[in-house]
Amino acid sequence: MQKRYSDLQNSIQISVSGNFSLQKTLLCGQIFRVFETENGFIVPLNRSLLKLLQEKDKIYCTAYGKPISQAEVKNFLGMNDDIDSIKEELIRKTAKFSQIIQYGKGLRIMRQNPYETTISFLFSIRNAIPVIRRKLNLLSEIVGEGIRVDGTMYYFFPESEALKNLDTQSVEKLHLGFREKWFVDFVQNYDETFFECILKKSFEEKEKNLLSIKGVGKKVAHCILLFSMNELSAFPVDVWIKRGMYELFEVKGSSKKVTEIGRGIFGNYAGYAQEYLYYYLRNYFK
DNA sequence: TGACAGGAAAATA
DNA sequence: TATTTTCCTGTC
Repeated sequence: MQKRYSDLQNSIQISVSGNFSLQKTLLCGQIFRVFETENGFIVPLNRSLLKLLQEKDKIYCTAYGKPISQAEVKNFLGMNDDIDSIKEELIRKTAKFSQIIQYGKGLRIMRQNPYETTISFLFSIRNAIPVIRRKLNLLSEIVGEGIRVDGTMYYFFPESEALKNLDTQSVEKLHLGFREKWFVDFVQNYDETFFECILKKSFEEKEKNLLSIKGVGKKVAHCILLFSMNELSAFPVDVWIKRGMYELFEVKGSSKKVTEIGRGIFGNYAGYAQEYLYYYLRNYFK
């Protein structure tokens, strides 16, 4: 008898040096669908479900569903980035940044699925993180493909094929408001191959292609570029970054403008600067 | 219960 | 081209 994916599981161990934090990486706001349990985080990744746990310098990963390699997990969690030279370069560009980087020690930029990331950040427009999370989970539950782990059902994020066939009633359950027309247009007109096609293009070409999606503006485009398209110089500017760039670096102007200024200041790793700054702004003053 | 949070696109100057 | 207005749900 052929084994079904839902019956499979494989375990991986990864050694990390002191500059990787699973907690910060998963909870800093770059990814929405993360579930905290007593024995680690559950994170859906394509057709797999990862159970992740960090103990000091060891990452323990059990993948349920489609088997996954150590290399895929490392790529997903941004472990291949040369974080020491990235930090060095950012501090060299702006000495003022060293405290902010120190505070976010261990934080990495993940490499998520671009199709899922696009829908996630379409949902994020004028919405708070808990609301976005709930709507993405509801969408995944409605489509209903998932696996039971430790007695709880967890659902994969739907693929384009399933979302193309989503009925109107299900869409309405999401209460997307003015975002609904953008979501519907996206699932009707785009699929995973769109992202595969633009992945090898230049930064400017990728940005241009993303901006042609209805509802995707500069901020959302840069989130997609940074969190799922391997573009570490992307610099998404939301209200937090806009405030922070003004208060800490006296940078003012529209969000679009601040994106360009931020990229100019921080260079190739502006995306890391943005994530460290965002983490600092949202957590340090609590 | 009304003030507030949160980006894109259309409207306006 | 730059600024202002409109769109909608959810929380406190």
